[in-house]
Amino acid sequence: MSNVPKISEAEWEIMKVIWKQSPLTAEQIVLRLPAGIEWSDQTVRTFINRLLKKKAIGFEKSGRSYLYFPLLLEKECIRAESQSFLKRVFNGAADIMVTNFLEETDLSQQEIDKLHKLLTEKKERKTKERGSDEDQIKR
Amino acid sequence: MSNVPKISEAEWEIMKVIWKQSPLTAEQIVLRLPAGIEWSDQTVRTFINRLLKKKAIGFEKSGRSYLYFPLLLEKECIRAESQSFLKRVFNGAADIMVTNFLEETDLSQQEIDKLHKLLTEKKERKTKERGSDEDQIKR
DNA sequence: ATTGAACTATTACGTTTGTAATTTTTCCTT
DNA sequence: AAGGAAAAATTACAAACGTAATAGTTCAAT
Repeated sequence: MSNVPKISEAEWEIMKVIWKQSPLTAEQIVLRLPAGIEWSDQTVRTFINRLLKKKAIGFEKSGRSYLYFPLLLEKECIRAESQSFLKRVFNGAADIMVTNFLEETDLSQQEIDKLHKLLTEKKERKTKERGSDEDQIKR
Repeated sequence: MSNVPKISEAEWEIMKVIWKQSPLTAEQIVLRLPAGIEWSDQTVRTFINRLLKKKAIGFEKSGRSYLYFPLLLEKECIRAESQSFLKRVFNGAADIMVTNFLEETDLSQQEIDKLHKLLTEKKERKTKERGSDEDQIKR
């Protein structure tokens, strides 16, 4: 399951706008693109059309224009993209990937704390759920 | 700095082989590709040539064939690819990305422990280094 | 009913990528 | 020296992508 089509880099920008809020007209999408992105209207409309073709978004008519909305969940797309990245770069090893990120990225005190707490919880949950069918490997 | 050229998905497979061990002949590269990848020799050689053109790898002659070796550090490529992924999917927010991964991925007890420890250390280091020029934000 | 602005749809075009086939070069063997 | 196998270099070609321009359609105002 989870038949997520390939979303290109440019298309991701459109999707992010639509996920944040929808439905939106093409014009509104153009306006909400982050500063720094300088695409012509036509370019944006091309990306919108490709996303329609991929069934990543849908639309409903409203006056002379269309209102676009997502057909894919952000979660699913993030998952797909993450898996692809993980596989390509880290051969699928999530722990190595996270380790690498933690080592390479300068996180703030608060961010570190939050992640630390999250892991503490995950640790406990895991310890609890480890009933009898799982032995741990030493070292 | 760090002018890392764009490495495509297929090219990444070649690079990973070469990073693991080098120098290698084209034939050896073909042999070392992970099972599951079924590319013809010619296809692999095409990718090798593209990597040469991108200056991602170099070669030295050896008899009738070439021995290829990396010109880019794995670290740098991983960093570039990670940044690109981070920006595209998470707008650059590394903490959200890591959080997401921790929530979505089922890590083993050991992996969790290791990450937890890593964060504990990072926490301490940060606490120590926070001398006077940094105030923390409450909440 | 007509027209024009605003939208959408279609077409364009160069580059990158996946996937090879074909051509050329080169050394090793006879 | 010649010939052939193997390697490299060049060429091929369709799909995806980035980036638009142009053509077609439609509602809204005259």
